[in-house]
Amino acid sequence: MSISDDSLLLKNQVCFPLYAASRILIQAYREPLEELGLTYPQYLVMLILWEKDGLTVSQIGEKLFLDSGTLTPVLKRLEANNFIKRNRSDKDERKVEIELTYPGKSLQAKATPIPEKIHSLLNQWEEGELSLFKIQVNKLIETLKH
Amino acid sequence: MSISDDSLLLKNQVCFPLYAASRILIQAYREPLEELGLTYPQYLVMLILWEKDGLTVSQIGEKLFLDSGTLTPVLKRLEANNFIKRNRSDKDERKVEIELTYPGKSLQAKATPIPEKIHSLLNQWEEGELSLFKIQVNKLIETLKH
DNA sequence: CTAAATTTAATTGTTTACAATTTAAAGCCG
DNA sequence: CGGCTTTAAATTGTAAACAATTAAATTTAG
Repeated sequence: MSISDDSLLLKNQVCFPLYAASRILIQAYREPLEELGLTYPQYLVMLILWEKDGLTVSQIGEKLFLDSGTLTPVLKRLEANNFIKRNRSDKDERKVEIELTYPGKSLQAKATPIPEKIHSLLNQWEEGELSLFKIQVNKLIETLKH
Repeated sequence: MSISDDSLLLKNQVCFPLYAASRILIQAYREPLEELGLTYPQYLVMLILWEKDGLTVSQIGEKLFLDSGTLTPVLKRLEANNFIKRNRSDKDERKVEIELTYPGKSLQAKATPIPEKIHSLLNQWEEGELSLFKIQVNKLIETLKH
């Protein structure tokens, strides 16, 4: 290197490994999700709605750190596939409430094996190591999100 | 939840926090990189070339876990901004070699403060904690990349 | 040597991300 | 009440990601 600073080396950064790891892991979801007719971001929206139905676009956005510019098209595709309905709120017409359809609710049962499949890819990891790692990643989000 | 399985909860997953953390951290690069006229993926390509110039598209792709479908447009934009040149190899005309231009090389000096800026966002992290975390993320990539 | 297989980039089409702007509704304040 | 600000979602435009296919050069087998 002409400039003597190792911090510009890819391997010494935090962000690149995170970026690569998240993409590679999302790839692992592709095949099982394809059987449900979902992409990974669509799956995340469904996870949230299975947990609590009827949230607004921005409530979903807060949980996923995504804005309406990203979510609106995702939600429209979920609606086109008949997994959700988008309804303007009666109380506040600025808000759009997202509700699961019957097929959307039914999909949850088909999704239950997925976390186990993904988890099995990490079988060389000790359980404690993995939980610690999750804690660290979540801590990183907390550090950065403001 | 109608189905009793906590593994479908967002907070219990590994992938979502990784995905969120990487996006939030990439956001932090946006402003400093904008001054250099680079996006984050473009910056990654430049980091690689600053380390070793003249690599082919697929050699860069191996390091970034990206294929030509993603890289070709990124490289074309870098070329349009006069940071790199794309040349068909003489020895093997299937290959395209990527070389830094003079402006591309000069950019490295302007990029040196960036890792420190990003690192300063993580000042609540102990140095040892951070290096351990990096090791873990890299280990995750090794676990998954095949 | 030559036809088939492989490799390398590029292309095509779909789906995110995300900044910036727009539109419309709701809240606020004199 | 009536303008002013704020909020919520959608829209617009740009740039990734990535699967699948294509095109061209190289390698391999017979």
